[in-house]
Amino acid sequence: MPPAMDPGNTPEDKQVENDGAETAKVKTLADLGRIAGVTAGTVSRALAGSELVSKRTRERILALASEHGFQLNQIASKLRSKRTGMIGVVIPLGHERSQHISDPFFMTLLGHLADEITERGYSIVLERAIPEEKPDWLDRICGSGMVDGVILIGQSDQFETIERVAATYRPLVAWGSYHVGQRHCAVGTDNRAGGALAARRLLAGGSKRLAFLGETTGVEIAERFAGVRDVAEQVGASLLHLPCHMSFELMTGELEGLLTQQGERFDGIVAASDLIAMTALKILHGQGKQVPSDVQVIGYDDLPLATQTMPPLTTIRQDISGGAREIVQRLQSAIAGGDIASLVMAPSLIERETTRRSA
Amino acid sequence: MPPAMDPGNTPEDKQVENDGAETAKVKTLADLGRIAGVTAGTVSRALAGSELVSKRTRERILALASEHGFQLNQIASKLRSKRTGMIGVVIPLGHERSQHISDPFFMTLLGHLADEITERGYSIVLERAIPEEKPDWLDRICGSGMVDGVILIGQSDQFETIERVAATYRPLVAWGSYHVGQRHCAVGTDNRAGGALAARRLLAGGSKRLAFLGETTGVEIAERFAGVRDVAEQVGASLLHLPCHMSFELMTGELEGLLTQQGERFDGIVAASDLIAMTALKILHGQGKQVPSDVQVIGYDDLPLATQTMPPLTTIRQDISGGAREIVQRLQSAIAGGDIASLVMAPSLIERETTRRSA
DNA sequence: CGGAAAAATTCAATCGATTGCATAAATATC
DNA sequence: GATATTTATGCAATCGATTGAATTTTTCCG
Repeated sequence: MPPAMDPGNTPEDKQVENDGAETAKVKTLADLGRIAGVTAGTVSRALAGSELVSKRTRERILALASEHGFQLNQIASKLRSKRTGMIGVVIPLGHERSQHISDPFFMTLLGHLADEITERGYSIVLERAIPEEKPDWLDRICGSGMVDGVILIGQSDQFETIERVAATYRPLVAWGSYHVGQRHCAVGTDNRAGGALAARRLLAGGSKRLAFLGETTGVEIAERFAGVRDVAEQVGASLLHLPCHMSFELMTGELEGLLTQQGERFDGIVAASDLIAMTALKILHGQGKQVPSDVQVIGYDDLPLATQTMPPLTTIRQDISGGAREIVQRLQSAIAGGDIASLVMAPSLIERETTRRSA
Repeated sequence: MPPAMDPGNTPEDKQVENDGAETAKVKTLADLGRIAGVTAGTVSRALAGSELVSKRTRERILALASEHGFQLNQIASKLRSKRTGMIGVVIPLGHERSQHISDPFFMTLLGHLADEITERGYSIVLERAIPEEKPDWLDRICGSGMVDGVILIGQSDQFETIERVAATYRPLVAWGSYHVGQRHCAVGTDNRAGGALAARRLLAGGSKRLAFLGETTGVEIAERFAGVRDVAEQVGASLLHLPCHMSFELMTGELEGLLTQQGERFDGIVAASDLIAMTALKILHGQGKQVPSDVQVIGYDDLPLATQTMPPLTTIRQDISGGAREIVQRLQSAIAGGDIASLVMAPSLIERETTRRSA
């Protein structure tokens, strides 16, 4: 019985076939072909827009497809065509289990990657890997057949593993450091140069005793520290290393302790991240120290929140969205079979108000 | 020619078979079966740990598998078994194209979801949907056959679409508002109650003229505003709505304008998010206004960064990790065929230092 | 040692879309 | 109007793992 007072044809009205029989949902190409009076092969070509099928049938099939809300089974499609259209994005939580996946730098990078990847018509398979628990984490992901390529958000302390896998698996790009001779493609900034940039700025602003805030277990942070050390040694300034975790929750308590105990031993801070810098600002403020007149502070990353600290944070900028674009570009060309080279971008100093005007 | 001075057997040395022939990589169950002298079927069962295959062969196959670094083709496996082991996590960017995927609240939720999902042995397919461009965004994801279930991080302005899809697609859970009678399962906090909580706290602290910061295009924010309005009307306090974008980059300029122009018309602020509150704090500070003595400020969400503002932010807490757990739990039971109910959690007030001690 | 029962393995169909090749239908050419 | 040519569609193998049923091998017991 047709509905008596149907208020117009809404798109939802499609469970009853016009021949009067209730039809099961059209799930496969064969189902759709049966309705259209052709075989699955033809339907497949029609949906792909192939010129091999006549315009008339193609349009008929397309109409039927949308009428029945037909959806191609992606799994079957991917199996046959051997192109998954998916890219694995992996966050290795190596040296710091506690480093939660929601680390703002990684998340910002992930956001930009997501934009780039989506715009190129790929999907994202997000993986959170804990190498300590599964040493074959990267092999699993690369060999699963699920993804056309893999992006690593950071190398953590897994340099060796990445090198090993990259020897045979090509479509792999990591955000992170580049070392001469390495096999895997890395896109990142020159962390040593960034550290040096920060140190020089502090010295130019009149600081004599530097402190570096953040643990150096990860390669990238270690290099930032090395950059600071290079400059400090060169000019004979003192340098204090105050290791703390990268995660918001853990660093606060640690830093409170460290900055109070060691408070007299520095007058210029390079923080391993903007987050650390922000926390340090807060603590220094609580101690009644003036920034930048008593202590200068420089952050690292230039996340959006660096503009919102009080005072606004001077920081070493990494071009995250540019980096994301380069990563995806390289990955795509590797997937296409090309050879890809690493990229080391130059960091830049963003001067705000936690450093003193230089002489 | 064998390497002359191989320094021990590294795990990489496995491209040469012991029968002397260079063997191609073992890619399929059949390949592995050939080596082990059994059929693909047996290998399949062996790898699955089935009791149907004898312990001896099972162990032999397992050994060969790890020796050759065999990886099951997940696509084929998923096609056959009709269980993908993947969960779609979708961020609908509806009412605010500019609302970047890296919104800290969503990212924090995503982080917790990722933890929960990974721990239950699922993978994550991350999708960034722009409903304005593709009205069938949700149908595509649900019907793709790629995922066993779908989680929506926020409902944006897509309530209707979600309801329509949820009518036939059951394993779907959204973070967001619940309205009596809705079909889809939502997990979220009571935003109206949260808004009311904030407003009452401001009034108790002595504010008489309230302002709400943030645009109300999304349901959830609209409800927070409604909660504030309820209370304001009840006690006859004035309420000013100052709409601004949710994204860090855009809100700053907008708020600077608004807070300067309308600065005399309020002495208590409810911000739609901690981010907005943080930005407001910064601007108020620049205007020389004291928080909380001149103006009280309450944020929303209780993100980790709320503890790091100056002064530390009083805010309405949403239990993000608890919410993530509930979402995944519900989704999993829906995947198993169960019926699931929505959950409205109570928000709570976290008192820090941007509100005055109440009388 | 023979035959039944139990255990281990093989066989073959299946999941659903894709695609080269074969065939049928429509159009062109003389 | 008959043949050559183009165009459209059907057919069937394929991607690789899974699984019920069939078959082979092993074990058990009188």
